[in-house]
Amino acid sequence: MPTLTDPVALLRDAGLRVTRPRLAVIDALGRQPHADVDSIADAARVELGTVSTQAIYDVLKAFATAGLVRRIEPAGSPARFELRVGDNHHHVVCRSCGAIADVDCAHGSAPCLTASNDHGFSIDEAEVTYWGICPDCAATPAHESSILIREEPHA
Amino acid sequence: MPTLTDPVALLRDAGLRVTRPRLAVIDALGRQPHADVDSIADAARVELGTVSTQAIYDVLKAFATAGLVRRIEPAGSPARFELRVGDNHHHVVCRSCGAIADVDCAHGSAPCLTASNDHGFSIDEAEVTYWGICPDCAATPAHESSILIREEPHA
DNA sequence: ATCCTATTCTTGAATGATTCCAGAAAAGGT
DNA sequence: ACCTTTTCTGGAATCATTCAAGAATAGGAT
Repeated sequence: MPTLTDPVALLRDAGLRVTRPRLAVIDALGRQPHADVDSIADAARVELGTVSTQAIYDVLKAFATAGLVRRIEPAGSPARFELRVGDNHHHVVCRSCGAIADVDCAHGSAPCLTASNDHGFSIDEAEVTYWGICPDCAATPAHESSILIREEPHA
Repeated sequence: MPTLTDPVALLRDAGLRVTRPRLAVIDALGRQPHADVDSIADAARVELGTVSTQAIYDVLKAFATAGLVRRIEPAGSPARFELRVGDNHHHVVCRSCGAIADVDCAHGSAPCLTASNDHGFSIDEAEVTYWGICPDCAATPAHESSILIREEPHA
């Protein structure tokens, strides 16, 4: 049976046409949250045989515009996408391998939006990115799979 | 202008050689916080006549590694750099023009590092990005059609 | 069900930010 | 000053993303 929400209904409700690439992207995101474009394209190709990378970009852009997906761009990583949307959650990013996990807002929604001094900006979102090392990388003795190197002064 | 710390001493203390491009970059960052590489290069060229863009990249990388500057990468913008370092402050970014302003951590340093569920990650930094519209853009009469244009961030 | 038109997908090339490379120049300790 | 190490230059490469123009397709209307 359909996953969480019926993908077809999801698309129709958003006023988007139902196409195989789009369904494949939804499916890919369902099983791989925080995937980047390449991963999504790979997953889609398993399902569809072939899809152009541009089709994936187009689909993701359409989804993002329609509010179906959220695009996140941790420094040093290509853009990632996720289906969880509109629930004010945040992310932990591994400095070593780039892995991402969800973090619910610990303080509720309001405090997250409170800046000490907004400099006159009208703020509509507070995005929190936690940086650290994921369990896998912490457990790995050698650093063989360190693709992502990001120097940052330790706070 | 009497800079907070003597630039030459700043470099020496960091174990870095004192070169004209480096001093120019420090100067540029001093008067234009959150500048991107292009802006820094432009400012440096005013001072030095000519400098290669790569020299600027190298200088910034050396500074970042030495902990002299912090590199920030708001989604959709090229990397920005700032001299303020090690004081756990955050940023407001204008969705319209990309302007960036500093925001001191309202909760002190500890709560900022607290994630509701760290998924086993060992977290060493919490980076908060507030998104909104800067006063200038808010004041600008209806510019709905204006696409995101790369503009000089107003200091 | 078939046709029509807007929308989407394909291929291929362009762009922008950043990095890599090898040689030339310069900094600074001895 | 000399010499070694480090930095700077100019050019090309790389990666993610976007643009462009034609071909294919979805889905409402006939």
